[in-house]
Amino acid sequence: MIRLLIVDDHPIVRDGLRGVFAGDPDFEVTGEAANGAEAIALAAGADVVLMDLRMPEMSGVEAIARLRDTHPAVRVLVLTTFDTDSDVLPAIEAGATGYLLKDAPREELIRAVRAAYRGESVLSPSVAGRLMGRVRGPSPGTLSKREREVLALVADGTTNREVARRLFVSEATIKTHLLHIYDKLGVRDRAAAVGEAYKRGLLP
Amino acid sequence: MIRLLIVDDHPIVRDGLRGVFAGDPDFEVTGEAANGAEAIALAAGADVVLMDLRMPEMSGVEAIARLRDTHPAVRVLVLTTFDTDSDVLPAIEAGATGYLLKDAPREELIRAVRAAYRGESVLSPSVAGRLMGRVRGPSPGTLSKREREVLALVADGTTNREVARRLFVSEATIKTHLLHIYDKLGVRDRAAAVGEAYKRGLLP
DNA sequence: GGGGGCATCGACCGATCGGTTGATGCCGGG
DNA sequence: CCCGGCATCAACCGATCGGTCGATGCCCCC
Repeated sequence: MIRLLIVDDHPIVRDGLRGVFAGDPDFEVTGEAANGAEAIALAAGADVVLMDLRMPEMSGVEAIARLRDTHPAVRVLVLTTFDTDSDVLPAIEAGATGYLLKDAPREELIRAVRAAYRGESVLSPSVAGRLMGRVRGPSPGTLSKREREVLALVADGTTNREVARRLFVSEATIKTHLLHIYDKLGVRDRAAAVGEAYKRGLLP
Repeated sequence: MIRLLIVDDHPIVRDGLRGVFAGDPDFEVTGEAANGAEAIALAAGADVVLMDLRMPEMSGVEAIARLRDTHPAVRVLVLTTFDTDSDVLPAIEAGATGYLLKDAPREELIRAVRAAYRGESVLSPSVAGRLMGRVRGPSPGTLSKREREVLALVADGTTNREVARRLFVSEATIKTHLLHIYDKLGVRDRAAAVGEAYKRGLLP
């Protein structure tokens, strides 16, 4: 018997998930939560948590991180709509056992929960590809931490000079970072870099 | 008896929706579709179509527009996660009878479907606000059509000169548009305008 | 130990952008 | 009928950005 906690801010999605597992006697849905805070409060009685990421009040990523501390035995299976870098990577880092997209068929979801219960890692194909590329030499288009910092500030309208001041480096350094960013994103100016970054989900 | 067609690319959401209406004898779910093309094929036997917007193959907006022609009697109730300008407005223009967000509680959804069946317009509060603001003097932060065109090109890295060439106007005009855009978005340069536009959902 | 990625810095120059001012024409609502 | 918003264009200037060359130090992995 696998005890499940369903965490999603959409009642309809919660209904759908409940329905998927209701028919199977191996599963028992022990609770539902609409955000991260509720999830933590209800995590005690669960083996596996099905966790959405984008929620009001407390995000899924934060909830996962806290669950690592308060309920380390609970496996967290992320189930979300988005497969962008800025969603996937933080969730994995925070300690998710698996990462599925909501367009997964029901059977795959059930298999994934069983696997997560056993502590195995489950990843949607597109998410898996994203992680693979992350391991074997960061693929072209992957920005370094510093580069993301710079780009985020640029997206807010910060001039190079001001970015330099805020990051405690010289303006020349910022320009170098930007040139690298242009290279990686295949663009020619800062505005396009911001646009491309949003398209790729590199910026939240 | 209201005959329903459920259109959503996530099996789990379809399950949830089916579950909401399964208990009520007033409703009959006549079919499910995972994208716009399937929706059109199955629309014949339905009174109300519950339509997601972002789907593979054919988007919800396009499907709504085509349904207007092929099955004008069918009411379309948009049910989606997003309430940004670039989602809401095209859907309304295309001919949706209502627009609900997926975080709506079940009861509200049921009421909305009944209302849509009677031809009444149903809007989520946040969507309603968006439309109100659209009517009573475009609120600060609403870009004109031309301004959106310019900004979209800028977001792709197009220089002012090139934007001017593509839109068949002078470079001076583009600069003026951009200054207006900066004003409306409360920013000071093109990169920030692109970032702000994405944050507000003005760019897809 | 060397190569490669990352981060840092400097200097130079031309191109572009941002800001300003001023102006015209069109259209729709009060 | 006139005002306001939208779209168009022009000229100018200073500030910034983009591109290029070169350079150093660090750290990790092979």
